[in-house]
Amino acid sequence: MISNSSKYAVKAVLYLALNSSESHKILAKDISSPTNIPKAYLAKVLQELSRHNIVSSVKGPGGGFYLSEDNKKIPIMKIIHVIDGDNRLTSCMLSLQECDEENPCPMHDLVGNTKVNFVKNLEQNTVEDLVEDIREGKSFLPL
Amino acid sequence: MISNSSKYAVKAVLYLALNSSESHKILAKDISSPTNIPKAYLAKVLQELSRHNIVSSVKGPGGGFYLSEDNKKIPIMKIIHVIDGDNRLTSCMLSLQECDEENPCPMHDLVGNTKVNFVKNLEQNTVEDLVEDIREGKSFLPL
DNA sequence: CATATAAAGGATAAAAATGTCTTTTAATCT
DNA sequence: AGATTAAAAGACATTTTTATCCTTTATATG
Ligand code: FES
Ligand code: FES
Repeated sequence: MISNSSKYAVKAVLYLALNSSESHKILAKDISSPTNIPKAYLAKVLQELSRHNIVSSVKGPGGGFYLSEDNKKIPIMKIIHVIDGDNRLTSCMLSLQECDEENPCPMHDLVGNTKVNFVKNLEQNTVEDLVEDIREGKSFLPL
Repeated sequence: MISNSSKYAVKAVLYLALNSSESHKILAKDISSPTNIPKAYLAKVLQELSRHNIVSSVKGPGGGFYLSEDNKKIPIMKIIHVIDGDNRLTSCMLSLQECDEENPCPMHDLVGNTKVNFVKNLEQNTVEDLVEDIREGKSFLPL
């Protein structure tokens, strides 16, 4: 569905959204521990996210990672897109060139519009939206 | 979502369902060509499917692979299960131990019931069912 | 300016998935 | 029985994903 790296990315971004601010930056290693993501690997993922302006970072003493207000408005889809590329989620289950209603493969109807809905949800929901759910106790960020 | 190997497996099984019978077996290489699956790799996949009685096979001259009537009644889920194991599809998007409504991770609701529905469809639809769709022109087996 | 801090970047390693090749086993046919 | 056919099995190669380590660059502070 989505790669391990994308899972790491989403978890890290949500952790930052919940626990950091521009005035309270967090070190890579301090995200690694509570989220159970290998430190060095997470650093790479954060690097990539930072390069694409999905998370904010500052080097040096007092530095670290955080989410700007703009960062929090980013749709979850963009995180996955940056890490996994753009056709991992939308591609056909049986590797047809295009996955659409006009030329469905035999498995297309088994997935139904579910895949399309999922992608739509990923595009419409921002980091902020998911954080709100967590704050309201509707969902839980796994450790 | 599902592995490449599973895609190969489903494609090969459907190809067999459409083109083979106990009296007309098909060689691995003759499935490989029309389905664009690497010959040697497909042989391995078929081997595994045969070991789990998902496809039937006979060695020697006049031998090959085919689907028995029983084979055709197998749910698609079983094919994926044999190749990918049982928790690739049902596992949590953020690697929580359990994926359920009681303790949803922040992404759980974005997937919604789509994943559950998909798995249900995979369990309820047999090889035969998908073949019927193809025969009726409702779907197309990709080459 | 010197030093410490922390991310960025590059190089490498380990594991898993994918793909290929060769040998063995079972079945058929002469 | 001997030869041929085709899957089963095992060994090996490549690629991708995941993970670790080391060096460099940027920033802050004394
Ligand atoms: S066409 Fe294959 S999943 Fe849509
Ligand atoms: S709990 Fe994470 S996807 Fe269901």
